[in-house]
Order: sequence, then C-alpha cells, then structure tokens
Amino acid sequence: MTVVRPPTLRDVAQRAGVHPATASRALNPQTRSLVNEATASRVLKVAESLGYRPNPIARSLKTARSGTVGLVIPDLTNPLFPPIVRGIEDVLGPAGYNAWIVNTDNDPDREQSQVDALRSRHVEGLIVATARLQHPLLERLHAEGVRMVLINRRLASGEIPSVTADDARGIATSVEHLVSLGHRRIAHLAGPQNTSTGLVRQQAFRQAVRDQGLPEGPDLIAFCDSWTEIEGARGLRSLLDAGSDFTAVVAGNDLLALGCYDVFAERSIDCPQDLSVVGFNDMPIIDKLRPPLTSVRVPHYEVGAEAARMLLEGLADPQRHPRSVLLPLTLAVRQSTASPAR
Amino acid sequence: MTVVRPPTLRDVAQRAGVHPATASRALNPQTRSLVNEATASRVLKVAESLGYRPNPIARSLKTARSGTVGLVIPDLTNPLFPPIVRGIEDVLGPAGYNAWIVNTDNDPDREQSQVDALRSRHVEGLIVATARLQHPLLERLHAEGVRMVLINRRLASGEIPSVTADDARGIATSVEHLVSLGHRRIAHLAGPQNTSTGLVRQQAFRQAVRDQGLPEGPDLIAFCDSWTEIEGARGLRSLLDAGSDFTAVVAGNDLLALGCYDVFAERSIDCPQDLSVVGFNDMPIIDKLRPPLTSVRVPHYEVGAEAARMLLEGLADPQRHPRSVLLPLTLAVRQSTASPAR
DNA sequence: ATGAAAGCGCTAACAA
DNA sequence: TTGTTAGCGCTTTCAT
Repeated sequence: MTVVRPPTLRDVAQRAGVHPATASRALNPQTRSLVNEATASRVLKVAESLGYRPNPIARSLKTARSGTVGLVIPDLTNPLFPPIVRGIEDVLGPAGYNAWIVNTDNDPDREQSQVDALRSRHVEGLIVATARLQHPLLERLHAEGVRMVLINRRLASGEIPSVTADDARGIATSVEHLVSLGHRRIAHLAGPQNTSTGLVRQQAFRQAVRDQGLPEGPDLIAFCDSWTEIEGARGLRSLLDAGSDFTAVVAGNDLLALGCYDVFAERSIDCPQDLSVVGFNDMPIIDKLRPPLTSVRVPHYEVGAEAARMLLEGLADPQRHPRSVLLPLTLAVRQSTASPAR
Repeated sequence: MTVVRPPTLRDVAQRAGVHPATASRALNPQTRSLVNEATASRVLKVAESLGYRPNPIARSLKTARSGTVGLVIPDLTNPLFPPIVRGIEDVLGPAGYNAWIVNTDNDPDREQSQVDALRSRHVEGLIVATARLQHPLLERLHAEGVRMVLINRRLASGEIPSVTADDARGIATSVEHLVSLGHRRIAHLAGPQNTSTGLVRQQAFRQAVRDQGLPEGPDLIAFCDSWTEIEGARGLRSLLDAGSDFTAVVAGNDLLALGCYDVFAERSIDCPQDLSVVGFNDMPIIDKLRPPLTSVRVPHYEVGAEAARMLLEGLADPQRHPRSVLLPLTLAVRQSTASPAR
C-alpha cells in the first residue's frame, strides 16, 4: 500500500520541466516577476493540478522566520480578550502570520514558563496583555531585543510600545456624564494600583473630580486588590459602611461594577434611584443586566488589530522607532445611571 | 556589531567536544539512554550554559510532524468557546502540541479557506466545532484521512469521532425540573434543525413531554433559524402571538433564552411569575441576568480537554478505533424558573 | 557508545 | 531568465 506523500516543490518542478529554484520563484508572488511569464503560469498550473502546498516548515527553516507571534493574556475566558484576539488574528492572517495564545492566569511563574515556551517555538514577536507597572520579565525581554507590543496596560518606564485605550478620557467622560445628570458626590472603586489601568483610572478620577469642582476625599475612594466581582462588592460595602455620602459610583471596570450589583441585592439598594453606577470596558452581555450597565466602551477589536499592525511593522523594519497608541473611547449610556433622587 | 545568533546543536556539540549526533541523542529524553551518562550530563550542562533551545522548525522538518493541530470554531467571541479552548490547550501543551485557532463565522466559504490555511500549515489534526448534520467538507476531509474530532456537534453519518454533551438528557432534566415545579404546558424554542444540537434537543423535548404525559403540539414549538438572541425573541413572540397557552419555555440554548428577556421587557411579562425560562449551556455571566437564568450546565472545559485527548490518541496510534464520547451534564437552577402563578 | 553521512523541503547567492 | 550549489538545524540510519 502506497502512502500518498504530499507533493513537494521538486515534484512540481519535475512535472513542469524546470529546476526547483525556478518553480520556487514562480510560486512565490514576491519573486514571480523574475521568471518568464509562460514558464510561471505552467508551473502554477502544475502546482494546482498536483494540489501542491508549500511546506511552511521548510520555508521557515530556510528563511529563519517562523511566521508566528506569541499572544500572552491572563485568561481567554475573560470576555475582554476574545474580541482582541479576533482583531489580532484578522490582521496577522492576511500577512501570513499566526498567533500562539498562552494564558498566564496572572501567575508570574506560569507567565515565565509560557513565555519560555513561546520563545522555544521561535515566535518572532510578542503581544502582551499582562503587564504590571513594574515587570522585570518584560523589561528583560525588551533588553534582550525581543519585539513586543503591550496592550491595555503599560510599563512604568514606558519604553515598550503599547496600544491602550485613553483611560483618563474615559473616566473623565464618565464623571462628566454623572455631573450632567446632577450628581455631586461621586465615589470611585479603584482597581489594583500595580496595574497601569488601575493607577491611571484612579488618578484620572481624582483629576476629573477636581476639574468639575466636586467634593473629594479618601472616603470617596475604595481600593480593590484585584479586578474581580468579589473585590468590587467588598469595595462598595466598605464605602457604605464608612457612612460616606455619595449618589454615584465610577467603577474601575465592569467586574468591579458587577460586584456592586451583588451589594444592591444584598442591601435592597435601588439602582439607579438610590445609586448610579458606571462600569469600564462594556463587556458583552453587560447590557443584559438589570438595570443595564452604563459603561465606557473600549474598542477591543481595534486594540488587537492595531497592536498586530504595530508588531508587524516592527518586524518588517526593526529600525522603526517604537510608538505607543492611545485609542479613543465612548460612553455607552444605559439605565444604571440616572439623576439622583435627592 | 555582532548579532547574537542563537546557539545551535552544533555549538553545543562543539563546546562539549562531541559530535552533533551525540549531542542530539543526549538532549532528547527519548534517546538519552543511548549515550554515556557522563557525556550526556556534560552535553546537558553546556546546553544549559549556552541557553540552547532546540529549533522546533528544524525538528519538524526532519520528523515530518508539525506539533500543531487546528481548532475550527465559529466565533471565539461566543462565550461558549473560551473554556473549550482552555481545556484543549491545557491538554495539548504538556504533550508538546499547540493549537491554531481559526474562526469561520459560520460561513462555509470562510470555513473552507480557513481549513485550507490550516492544512497548509501542516497541522496534524483538527478539532472542529462547526459541524452541521450534512457537511460535505468534513466528510471529504475524513475520506482523505484527515484526523479529526468533532466537538458539541456531530454529523448525521456519525463516522467521525466526537465529544458532545448528553443533550437529550439535559433537555429531559429541564422538563422534569419544570414539571416538579408544577408546570404542565411547556413550550420549546428549537434551534436550527440542520445542526445536531438543534435537532437532538428538539426531539428530546418532544420525547420528554411525551414521557411526562404533558400536552404537546405544534403550537408549543417555535423554530429559530439561528442560535441568536434575535431569533429567540422572534420565536417567543410567534408563540405568544399565536395565542398558545404555556407557563414555561425550554430554550434551545442560552442565546435563544436571552432573546426571551428582550420580549419580557417589551411586553411587560414577569419572569418567572408569568413565564419560566430554562436555557442551555450555562454561559458565563448568565447568572447575572435579572432574573438569573436557570440553565443546563455543559462541562465545556472538559469537552475541550477530552477532545484534545482523543485527537492525541488518534495521532499517536492511527490504528486506534475511533470512538465518540457523551459527557454528562447538570442543571443550574436559578430564579428564572418558579412555580406557575396559575 | 560515538561518529559519519545523508537528507527533510525550501530559498538565495551566484553563475551562466 | 534559468540553473547550480549550498545550506537552514535537526534526526536517523549505518558504520565503527
């Protein structure tokens, strides 16, 4: 029994009566112009009829380019990431690249081993969504010359190119929205301060409050240790238990806002009658909550697409000066925000 | 300026004073026993000190194994899939394999081109979540000997190994749950009948209704053309507009159930007071709806993990007889189901 | 137990 | 415009 070995370039060349090198040139759009038009089309035809598929492994070995990039995210099951991944793949695919996705679960050890695995796979670059403000691993990779683009987060040093949403503007817009509804005392659920998003949003909140001439103070900010529902609930409870007086909450992200809903149920708080809430990220299905959550919409797909574009540019032209991109965002206004009752 | 070329096997061999072949044997756990223990550990040490990483591209070219499998899904942003993907990757990773993910958007042309892309990448097998009952592409691939495992869905012919949840049991459990609450007239929102899930669940619903001695009839089943919120809403509206009398709805999946929520809001229907609803899949965040949705919980992570295991087994031993696996599921009871008011 | 030699499939100097 | 030649980094007979 003969196992059908997939046709190779030699097979095509032989059948077309040319040298393998000629066949190679004819088959590669980049070099097709170097070959006689008639010869080229003959080669193409033979390749077609044989069902020839170039072997990317062999090509990679020769060209020392793997055609792959690594994508490092905390957890694919966080609904934030799938749209980003699609944005990335929709840009990489047509460029002949593919992405290896690894999940770190926010565990530095796992992150290290996953990045090792990617490097063993000889990825040409990295798109990283797990940055913390201080991040020795990423700094080291950068120093080693590994091509990277950060998404959503940035490093304190700011030397690595990044694609992030304009978080400060998003928070300011949220505060302005609440003020326009008549709110004066607004609280903030701040995310982890060792992440750029957590820090930037918290600082932006204070700035916005100051800009609007609203009352401020430590009793109007609760710090959450992680971006989770549990922590969001804990944060809101601590504000309420401290007896702080406020009519609206700007949550650091949607998960923290989700935690607020648990507290509403638990303490019979009417949202938005008693308390308005604004989230951040506009996660899918968040509009299905009762009441639907007003949230800052981040163009996740575009974040991914832009990051992929930047990485490809960097790979194509290593001299190119790295840049960082801030994407604009909008506020999706829903029923979780309304004028205060008092 | 010297560009630092990553060390190759030759470099390691040279430094260790052995032939590359010996170094290769020493470095590969499979063949380490063929080499003198002292020599082996010397090679290992040199490799370590040089930061040597075997080049998987070169290895693949030699061994004709790419170490990759393709994962074909409709859309990663459907929250159903991320847990499946994680299950798959958690099994493939330790086995030295990785998955290429492609999205088809349920477009047959796109599916064809994406599968072509995967085959060009020389994936060793496929995990496919996009099966329809009649699926020429998949039948053709199977006939060509492409290793595959289907997940969630199956083909009518049933020849391709699959990992699916026990849908019929899930639907029966839903119906039994509603009956135990006192419901007698139960309607069904059926999914697309050209998918195994849509068909099986619809048939299971009719069987369960019969088994329970409940009233049945065409006015208690609405057919939806796609697994979307829009279609779910349309389905429920058509049942209501037809004047059918029912106190509970078994939706073909969570998205169809989500559509029901839109109709509740639109027609001031009180759920679960006026109407109970059960979903299928227990998507994340579905417990955050108001009211939280009762849904059949499918072990998505396990589906992915099991599919990956089956595929690896098939790759390791092509003779192995293909099998299909049915995973058990449970009902997550929440506030969208209650005893009927009348 | 180790070395020699060949080759996986492709591309890129270079030569003609 | 095409062919020659060499080699990417590794594994695997085969020989020693």
